[in-house]
Amino acid sequence: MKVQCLKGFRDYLPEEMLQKDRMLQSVQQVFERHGYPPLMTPALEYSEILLGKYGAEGEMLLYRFRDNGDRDVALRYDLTVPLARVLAEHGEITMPFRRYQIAPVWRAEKPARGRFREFMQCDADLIGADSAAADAEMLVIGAAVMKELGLDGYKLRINHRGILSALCRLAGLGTDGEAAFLRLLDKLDKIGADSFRDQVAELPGIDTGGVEKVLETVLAEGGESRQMLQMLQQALASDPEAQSSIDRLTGVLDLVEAAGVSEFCHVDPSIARGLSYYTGLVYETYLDALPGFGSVMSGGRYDGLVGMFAGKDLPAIGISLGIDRLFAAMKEMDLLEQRSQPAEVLVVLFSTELAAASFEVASKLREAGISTVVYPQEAKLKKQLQFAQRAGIPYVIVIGEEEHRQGTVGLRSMDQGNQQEIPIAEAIDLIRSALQSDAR
RNA sequence: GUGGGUGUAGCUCAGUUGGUUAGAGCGCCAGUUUGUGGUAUUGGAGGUCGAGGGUUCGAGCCCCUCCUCCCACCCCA
Repeated sequence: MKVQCLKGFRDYLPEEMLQKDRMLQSVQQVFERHGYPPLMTPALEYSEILLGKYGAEGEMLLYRFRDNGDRDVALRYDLTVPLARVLAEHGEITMPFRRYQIAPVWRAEKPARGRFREFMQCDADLIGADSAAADAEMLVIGAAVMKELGLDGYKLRINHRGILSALCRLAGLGTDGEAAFLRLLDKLDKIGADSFRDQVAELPGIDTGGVEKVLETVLAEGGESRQMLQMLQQALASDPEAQSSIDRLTGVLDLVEAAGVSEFCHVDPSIARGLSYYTGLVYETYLDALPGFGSVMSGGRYDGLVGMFAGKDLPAIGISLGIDRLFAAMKEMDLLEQRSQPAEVLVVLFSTELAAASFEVASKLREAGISTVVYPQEAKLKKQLQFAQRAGIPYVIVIGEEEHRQGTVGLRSMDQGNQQEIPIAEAIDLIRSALQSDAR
């Protein structure tokens, strides 16, 4: 037997898990600060719930199988479709409805750098409102999450499906050529304009003059959001459907500006998004330092998705953060705090006879809210101190025969290397105030 | 999924044109110090050389298959 975990899956050892947990807590905090309560759904869904939502390519990536009761089931591919199912299944939910969900999803893709087959998504969604305010709220939350994580080198690239459709029409394409055209448009900055022209020319019904207009707009110098919208306005002036999309993006920009996060938001007409259920605003987030890592946070408006279950459409928009990818990115950028233990204090276990004294002191420390471990067996002091040092535990309480007789403890600071013999109550006060000033 | 690379101790890597018992640094364990960490010093454990076949008197090294990880394409969190 070869002992290893599945390709594309990974273990998080305690040190990493501690770091990832801190990130998750930040995300959760931001979501709740914006008024989003949590939701939990099962990992498995009936296959028919998930089928037909992600396009042909997405569907191939489902982990699908028959369970022991011969039900056709699949692991969830994202958190959005299960949310749509919940909304359709529970009629008692009232609108507008907000919720966040932090949970693993599974995609049978080929693993690569920053890409896993099992990964955590952190989603926030707002259902029941089709407005610039709802759209902008997502971007505001996204920016708040990044800020909470200590990241400011990133770009939220935003676009609108209506603009994409209009660009396709401009290029002379109907709905059938749309997917192929958008895929190329999405890759434009990678393949270059010439290659784009060559490949696009093979699409049936393509209008080369229109393609030039598209290129002219998309490749416009400056790239400032308002300017970009003006360019689009001119290029798509004769397309009434495009106008409402442009107006919407303008409204979103106004609100994002008011919220003070416009510096991160950039209108980018080449952002396409693969998932087939998006209908309005779409966005992806790229880290300036690691553009090749792919999008770390993205989402969009999906007004038709809930209707596929409920029978009537419900406007909806959401944002999804890939915490595992972001974790891997932050690790590469060396932005993660290192610490292998949550404990602040190690209480030495001097001898079997004095174990009770150690337990007594440890309980007092914990009651005072200080994370404490007792060394789990008899060992040389040297070894116990070495353990504390390696684990990054900043304080050690020594209780030997001397201390026990005198009713004191030895409080040792691992950083400073000094030790004082004082009563336990005093030690607790000292540790507590030292930890508080560290936290500041 | 396609193409290219890669795989030797827990980690980073040496290993000469195939030739006896496969090495280093770091880490780990233990002693020097039977009440005190980081330094120093001494010793020790740990590898079916990714897996399985083949060529050869002989394979870590050559050939085939599979697997892993990395890079590009594709797609995305």
